[in-house]
Amino acid sequence: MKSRVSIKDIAEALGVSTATVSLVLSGKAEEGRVGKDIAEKIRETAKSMNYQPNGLARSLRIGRSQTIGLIVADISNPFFGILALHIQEEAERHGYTVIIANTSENDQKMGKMIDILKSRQVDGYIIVPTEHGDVYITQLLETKTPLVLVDRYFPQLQTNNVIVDNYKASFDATELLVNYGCKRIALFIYKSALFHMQERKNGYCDAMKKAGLYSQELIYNTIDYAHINEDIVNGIRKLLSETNAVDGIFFATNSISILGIKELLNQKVELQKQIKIICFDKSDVFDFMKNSISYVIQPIAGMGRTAVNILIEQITKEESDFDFVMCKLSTKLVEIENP
Amino acid sequence: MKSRVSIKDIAEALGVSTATVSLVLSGKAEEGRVGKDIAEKIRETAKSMNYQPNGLARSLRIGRSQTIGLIVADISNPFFGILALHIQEEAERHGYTVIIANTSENDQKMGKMIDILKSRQVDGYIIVPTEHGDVYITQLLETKTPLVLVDRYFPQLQTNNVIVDNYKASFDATELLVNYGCKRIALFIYKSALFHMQERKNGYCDAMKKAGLYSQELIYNTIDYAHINEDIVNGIRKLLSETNAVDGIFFATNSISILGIKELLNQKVELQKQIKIICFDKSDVFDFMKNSISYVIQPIAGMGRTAVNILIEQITKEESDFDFVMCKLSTKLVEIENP
DNA sequence: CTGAAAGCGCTTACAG
DNA sequence: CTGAAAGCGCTTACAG
Repeated sequence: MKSRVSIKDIAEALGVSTATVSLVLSGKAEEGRVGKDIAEKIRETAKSMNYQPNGLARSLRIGRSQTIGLIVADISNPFFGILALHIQEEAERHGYTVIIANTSENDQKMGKMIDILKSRQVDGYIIVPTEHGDVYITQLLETKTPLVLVDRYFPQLQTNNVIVDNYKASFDATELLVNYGCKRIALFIYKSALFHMQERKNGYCDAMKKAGLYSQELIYNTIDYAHINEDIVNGIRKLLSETNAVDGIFFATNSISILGIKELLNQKVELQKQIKIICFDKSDVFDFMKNSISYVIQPIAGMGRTAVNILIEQITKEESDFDFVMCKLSTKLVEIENP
Repeated sequence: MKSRVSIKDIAEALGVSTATVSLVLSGKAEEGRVGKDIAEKIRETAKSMNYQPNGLARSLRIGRSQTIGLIVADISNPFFGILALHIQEEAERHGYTVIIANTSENDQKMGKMIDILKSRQVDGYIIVPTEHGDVYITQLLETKTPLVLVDRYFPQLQTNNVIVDNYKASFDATELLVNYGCKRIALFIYKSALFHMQERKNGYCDAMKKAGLYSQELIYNTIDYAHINEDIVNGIRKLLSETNAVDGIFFATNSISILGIKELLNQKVELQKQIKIICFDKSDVFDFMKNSISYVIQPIAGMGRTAVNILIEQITKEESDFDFVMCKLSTKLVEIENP
């Protein structure tokens, strides 16, 4: 029940060769390659027979599928949803299709997804890697598979990367709270070896040290993606029970922000009065609170578009040796009106 | 730079035929079809040569791509993001891959996306259709292409549908506000001919009529997806300027809810005191407001899984004649504590 | 200006 | 138990 009619059917109907039909229909029949009248007739017949090209056959023949594999942690997370939307639209502009896969931050699942996409013959990958996903990335690199890492990367690997300046963003964010006069600023961050998380932590630490406010106990870095909710609830409760009261919190990701703020409100904390807040990533949620919230905003659309362009560049490049691109985009600090 | 090694390479390396290799590797070599020792050797060699099957070639040969085309309005909208996640995971469980496409509620784009997916030889479609997308659906139906409509459907078309009982959900939601004692309950809803929107409107209207509260002027149905923000802002302002004050609002979709509530807060309306609110769909946002909000929750995961199962059922069915399935799931009304 | 033919990497009757 | 061969629907040298 598929696109029944093939190039052969058209060729037979018109008494010409499939080569001629193919040439005309793929627009390669310029410069007198095919007679004008016959070309016209082929186009007419294709339309009237409702011809639909079979991309699979074409891909098999030319050795490219015009398909990009996109691997993210969780497509239902707005950050990745927005990223996926822009990647897809940019890919479409270039005639590429995108297959999306989720890892749920699970390393094995990332490996499995790469295999699935490989068997679908994707031309290249855009990947938000999992914590120990570097082994799979290394394997792809060995076979010179075009790929771009987004949002996160592995400093020890030579890859194309599209990221933001996580260190600077965190440093500035922390410093904002310092400037507001906060003395005990806590950090809520995933327990993760991922480099971008380390960078966010380092940015926070350096800003705290610079202000002479650094203290190990202010760092809540035991949050695990698998049970994020309880980890954050427990963290906030512990934080509120400290005798030496915390007066500022930097939430290092959007999911941590949302759950953290939820629990703070649960505990009847007066945000921005009792504890000042700053978050990595914007959330719809911020617009709906009594006291609004400052945040670091990432150029998600730009990240997506850039990743696609770098990838396609590499896919279509003749040489198998190319220079890897490290694209570091800058974030913006959005301040609330009356801190 | 792709999966270089093919079945032929393995066959040559071992001095057997490609048929034998194919049979062994696809697990169809049971019951003495292939000698145990040779089968074992083939598997070993495949592994050591790092053989990766070419799914394109397989699909072309067997006439099925094991791929589902998913068409939604906007993958960055959490409703569709969650839907996509569950569709994908269920598809993966069955060995299917999903290609996602966005329409931005644009009819032409929907047609274009169907064409792109068709050329990728998807085995079937799961579609959240656009307002006038019925023409494209009709075309697919004519060629007996397996498809399932989700979230929305066209009552005049015979299709597989996975939806919720929009009429009942809206009726119940409106009645909740009636029971709270609201006398002038407004409806905010898209200007759309889509049947599910009409159902939501009808549910509201009937509940209002039953309570003797119906009035045409309470219906704000001029919101256009293309400029949703200004339409809602204007609607809320108009509503607040009425001399005969509104004391309840039913927001008929999640995007309308979020923007509507935002503007109400902007205008310093005391939610739940001055105006009681009920929304179609849950949003993270609701947890973060001074006064929480009642809402209608849809079984998104179930909708996604059901759609996949119906579709695969139809794809794999031998006969080309099947009965269309209308799957109507029920919603749940989540009430706030102290209205 | 046009056609015959090979081949992309598989699977599957068919023959032995 | 195994192999030779056709064919899925394209594209692309090659020959005329």
